[in-house]
Amino acid sequence: MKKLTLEEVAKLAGVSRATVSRVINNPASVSPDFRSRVQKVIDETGYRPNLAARTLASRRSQTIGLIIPSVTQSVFGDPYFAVLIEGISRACNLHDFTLALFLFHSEDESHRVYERALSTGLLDGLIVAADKIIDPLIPQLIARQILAVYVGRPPDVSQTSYVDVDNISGSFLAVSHLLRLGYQRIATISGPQDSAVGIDRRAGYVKALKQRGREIDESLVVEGDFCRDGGYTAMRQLLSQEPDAVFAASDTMAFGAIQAIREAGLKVPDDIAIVGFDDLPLAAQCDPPLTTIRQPVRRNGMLAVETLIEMLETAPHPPRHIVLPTELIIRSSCGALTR
Amino acid sequence: MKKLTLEEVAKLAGVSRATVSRVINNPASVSPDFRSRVQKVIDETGYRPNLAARTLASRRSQTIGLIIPSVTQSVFGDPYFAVLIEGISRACNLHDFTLALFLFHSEDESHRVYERALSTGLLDGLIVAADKIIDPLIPQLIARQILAVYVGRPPDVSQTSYVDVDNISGSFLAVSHLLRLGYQRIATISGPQDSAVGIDRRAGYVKALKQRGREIDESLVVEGDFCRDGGYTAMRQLLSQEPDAVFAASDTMAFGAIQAIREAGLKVPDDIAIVGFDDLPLAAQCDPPLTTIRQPVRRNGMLAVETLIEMLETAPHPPRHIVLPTELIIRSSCGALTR
DNA sequence: AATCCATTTGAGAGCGCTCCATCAAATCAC
DNA sequence: GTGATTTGATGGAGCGCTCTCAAATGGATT
Repeated sequence: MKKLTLEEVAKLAGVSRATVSRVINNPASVSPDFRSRVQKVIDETGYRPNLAARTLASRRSQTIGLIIPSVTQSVFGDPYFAVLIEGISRACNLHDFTLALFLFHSEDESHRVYERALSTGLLDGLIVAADKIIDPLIPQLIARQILAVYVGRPPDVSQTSYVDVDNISGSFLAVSHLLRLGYQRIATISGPQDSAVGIDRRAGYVKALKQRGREIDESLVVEGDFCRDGGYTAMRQLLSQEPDAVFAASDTMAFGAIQAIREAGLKVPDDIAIVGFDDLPLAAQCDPPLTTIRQPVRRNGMLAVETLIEMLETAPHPPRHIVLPTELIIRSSCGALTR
Repeated sequence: MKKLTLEEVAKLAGVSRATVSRVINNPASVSPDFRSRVQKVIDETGYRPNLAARTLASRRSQTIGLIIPSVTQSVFGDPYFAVLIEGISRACNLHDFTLALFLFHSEDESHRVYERALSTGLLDGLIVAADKIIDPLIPQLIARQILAVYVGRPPDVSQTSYVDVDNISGSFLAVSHLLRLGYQRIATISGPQDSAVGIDRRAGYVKALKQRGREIDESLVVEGDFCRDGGYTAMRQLLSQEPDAVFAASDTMAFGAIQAIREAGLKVPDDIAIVGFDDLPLAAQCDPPLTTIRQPVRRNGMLAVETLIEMLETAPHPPRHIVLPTELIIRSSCGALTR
């Protein structure tokens, strides 16, 4: 079995190469007679077009890249990314796109990975699961005129398309809820302050407290890394401050925090209430079920893909900005059900 | 800024296209004089070769696909896959390969996804994170002569290359450990019995019991799905049988089981001991720290990639089989430290 | 019967790169 | 100085597909 080309198929069907190409790409433009004749040969031979050749000729690869510019440990330390990837993959399938995944495992690797992700010809566009507020990737994307959609808030909003959730409102919601329940010493385990999400979710915390005329007690604000360990460590640090409630900027950190609280012999929510952020699947399953801010992670991923594809099809493309709302999901960990 | 081609670069440098190509692909074969002249132009213009053209001409894309033929929910319900993907991605980076990720979210989708994954031209080979013991993918891979490496034990060992861990020995190790500790009613939450891993890990359980002359009590054997919920549900079912120890075929199921045990007012390991399988990062962090069988998931992923790449470079290729050992990691959940 | 238009098909020119055969220049032995 | 050998650069022929444009076909219109 040697490689079968369009040429061969055309010969076997007694038509031209162009006709076979049309049958594959736009069957409606070929008369039923020719179409079935060609289709028959395709079916019999099991012919499959060579995607590299097609990409070269059409300048469209039907492939998009997903680049997550963080060291992988933190990527998979938080199931958030798994859900995001799932959404992105799903949308790719729906639109018959292939997904290329670019992760890196150390800063050193990042250069080579970027180089591959930014190389021409193979990728129609890029989804960037942004994170750091300063990112060397961005200028390169712009310089090389690569079509990209951010997931999250990019540093330069004016030049970049993105899909994000309203993180400030979300954490505002969470902290307001805790305030409403009467907690006095509300702490927060924030995300890294060099990331947009980290900054925004802390801003929502501050905003909620200020709105009620509370002062910000800096000793109740600890920076985590969105991972379980970070939440655990941060919580241990917070314990000495005796908070009665904690807003964790991610569910994963909330899980770590709960463990730290338990190990200190305290109970959630009786001694310390917890609210998370993300509403990961685990949030509903864990013990106690986690009160959290739901953000549509999967949907966000899908929207990123769809936005990218639309931009692909309708150049020139002004940057598009999509911001989705969040929602407070009340379960047991905040004490609302027991107080 | 229009597209820059090899042709242009050659013109600018005053050399032929072939020379520029050689500077890029095999600098040593070009005299220093020419080389630096060409390199200068490349640097100044920021020229990047078009990968589609390169792929077409060289018949090598430097891209491999990872296909996980399970519905995604279960893919990301168990962090195992996250770790596997991480290993695969890492090896790809190391060898300057790009990774295309094929997931699907329903059986319906699988056809189109398979079609894309098996299409010619864009992928040099495929890594299949096998799972089901019967898989329509396999005959297609063979029919289309696609280079592939399995992760896990494939149905037909003779024709397929694979990288696996010794699951039978692993669970044998786990259950023998529980026996050694003196547990009498040892249950197992197994994986799905239509998957090789599920079957093998149950076989190890049976083997260990038989070796000690124990009868298999079918009521102590419950099938799970490798996910947390499955472990939880299975454990609830097992509780009525009053086991004093449980071997869960994955850490993730062990976590679910622990929750069920707790909710029943029992303690781990005092009332029921637990051993898991995988040694996920969370196994060490959780409460109580989980005794488990460590399998080198990341390394497995990396090996799969490296095996594939080697096969790529040295056709013809007899199928290669790599089976890695597992290791018992003793922590608190089995009671070994407290008994 | 002649003209026009719509619909299809075919021919051919790329897409941007690799690779091989070829050729020119440089090196060496004698 | 000559011929043999080595080294390095070049030109051109693909790789397998898409796409434009012109030609062919077959009514419909006048």
